[in-house]
Amino acid sequence: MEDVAEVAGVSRGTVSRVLNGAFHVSPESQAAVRAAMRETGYVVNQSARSLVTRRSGAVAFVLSEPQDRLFEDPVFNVLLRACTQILAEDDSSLVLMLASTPQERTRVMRFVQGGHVDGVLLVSTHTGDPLATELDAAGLPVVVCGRPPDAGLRMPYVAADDRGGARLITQYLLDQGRHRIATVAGPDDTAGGVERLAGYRDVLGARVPDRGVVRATDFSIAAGHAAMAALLAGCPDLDAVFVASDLLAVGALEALHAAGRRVPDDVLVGGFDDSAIAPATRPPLTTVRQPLAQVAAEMVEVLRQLIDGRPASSRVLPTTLVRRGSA
Amino acid sequence: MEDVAEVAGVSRGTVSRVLNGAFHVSPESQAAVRAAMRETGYVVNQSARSLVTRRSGAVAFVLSEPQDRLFEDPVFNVLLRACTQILAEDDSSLVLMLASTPQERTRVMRFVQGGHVDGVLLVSTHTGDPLATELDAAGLPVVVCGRPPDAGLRMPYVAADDRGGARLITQYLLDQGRHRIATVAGPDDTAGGVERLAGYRDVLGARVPDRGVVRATDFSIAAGHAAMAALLAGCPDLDAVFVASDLLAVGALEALHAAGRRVPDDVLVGGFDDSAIAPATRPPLTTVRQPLAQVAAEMVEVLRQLIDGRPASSRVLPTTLVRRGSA
DNA sequence: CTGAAAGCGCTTACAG
DNA sequence: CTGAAAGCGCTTACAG
Repeated sequence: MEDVAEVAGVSRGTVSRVLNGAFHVSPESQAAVRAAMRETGYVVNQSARSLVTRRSGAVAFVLSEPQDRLFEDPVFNVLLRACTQILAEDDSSLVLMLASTPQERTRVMRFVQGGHVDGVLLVSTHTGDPLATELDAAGLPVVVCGRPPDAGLRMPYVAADDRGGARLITQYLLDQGRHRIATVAGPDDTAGGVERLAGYRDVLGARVPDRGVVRATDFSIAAGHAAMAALLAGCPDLDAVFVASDLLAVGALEALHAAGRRVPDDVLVGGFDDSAIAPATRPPLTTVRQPLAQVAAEMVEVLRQLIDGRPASSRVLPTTLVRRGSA
Repeated sequence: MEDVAEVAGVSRGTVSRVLNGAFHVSPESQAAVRAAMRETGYVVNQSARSLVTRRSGAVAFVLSEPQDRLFEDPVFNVLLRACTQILAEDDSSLVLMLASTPQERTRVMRFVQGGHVDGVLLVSTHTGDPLATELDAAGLPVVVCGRPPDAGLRMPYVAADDRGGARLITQYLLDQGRHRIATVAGPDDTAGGVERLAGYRDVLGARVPDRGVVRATDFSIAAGHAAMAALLAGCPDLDAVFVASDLLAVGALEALHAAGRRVPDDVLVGGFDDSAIAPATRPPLTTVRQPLAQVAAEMVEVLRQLIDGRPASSRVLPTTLVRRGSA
């Protein structure tokens, strides 16, 4: 910066001003500084800048998940990619952190409190997540993806309308003339598990078949397979299933195939997410679309508001039905 | 730090010394400083530290990919997760960056040269990647995942033995008594495309069936479907296929099913990667396992050597055959 | 072993 | 509009 100032024939203060919006700088000085920056190949030293501004220009993307199975979920990946991209447009960067163990959690807290990042994008799907509580208690800028794992947390969230989406697809199955509509629900300590099951019940009410609800142990293919097998055992005359995620649905389709049930002829199958595998299952999966790119964009926007000390509130984004071959 | 020094009754210099290894510090001072740190809840300011040490304690994980389809590939995710975890153990962090467009590439270069990170873990699968060239020319600490996209680059790489793995599975298909073994190869501007096809040819030589090689346009499910369909059209009497990636194999299985070919009875199918979907395909996929956790660990190790100015060389890790139902 | 001091590269009131 | 100067929080030779 010293060099740039010298080449441009101005003071370091002026160079700094050009760097930071160029207010109160004459056009001539500006031009001179910009030319000098090009000539010298100047790059700001972010550490020095952060030291005085107390802003890092970075955001942590924290995956708080006991099983880091979530990493295999396309939904998570789409979200991660979208956040990285959107942040980059604002010239800020994304630091990826895992927080499955107590040690990792401690590390995240120290990292965030140490000012390495200006805020946190938290992907925390389970209730009782200690990290969410700690972060909230510390009063740091945090926005959660999905409905907050616990009521009572102050931090805002951005979520797709899980419940509404579940209603949409359950109603659709009903409209196809099916009467024994079962469901493979997600774990009951997750927003996806609770909300989507609630939407299913909203529509079916007393028409939920006996033994027509089975909970998967997590959102994996294997869990979907096991849950579907249990459903077939307890409720053999089902003619449709709403499965709470696409990955679970992949497993459910396997189980149905193994049991000799044809999809969609014998059983209609509806998923949730509209992830990358949905069009590639056999048959292609009818599912509910989560607007993930938009979720990512709004998470970043809300976090920015928090960081700037502006008021910020939670947002719920609409989901839509995507028809394919399975229902 | 000022406070810690005061509480401990020592100078800031001494506090700094215990922070950095505690050499030349008496046990008493050390104890006092540690107690004071706990009491005051001290957290180092990384910016201030970086400003003087010129080390950021962070590493960039850069995904240099024209189509960012790679994000949907489980292989990439496993690698990303593993790198994050390993880096965290050393208390350094991972900054995720995308570099598909020229603007993004410029941003990565500025970021790295601006000292935001100490080095780069580069996932660059295509030849002619301008970022790899730029990074290499800048002489920055970089290690590439997979064989380097271009010969002539100086930076070291860590790769699974693609060619050896392809040999392994092709030989296996041969050992099952099949004689018309075709292949869905990856794009010819990727290491996976070139090396795996070479391994296949190593084993088959003149026994490669006529029209028995079709290249997929990329490593996606859809491309696998299309390539397999083309293969069936050109080489209808094939009785086995080596497909260059699991994701491609998912598409290939679809195409075979659509064409009424039974797997494994009519056609044996072998994949590559042993990713999360491999056990969940119908039938479960016999494939080649890449030791991704190890790849990640060695990438980080090599990068560390580079950062510390120690000599570092490339590494190729062995692959193994995983038998399941498809072959 | 330890303190005093310089310096890392920036930003930002404060004068002018 | 612009310069001089203080200060951000640390590390590291340099003396002692």
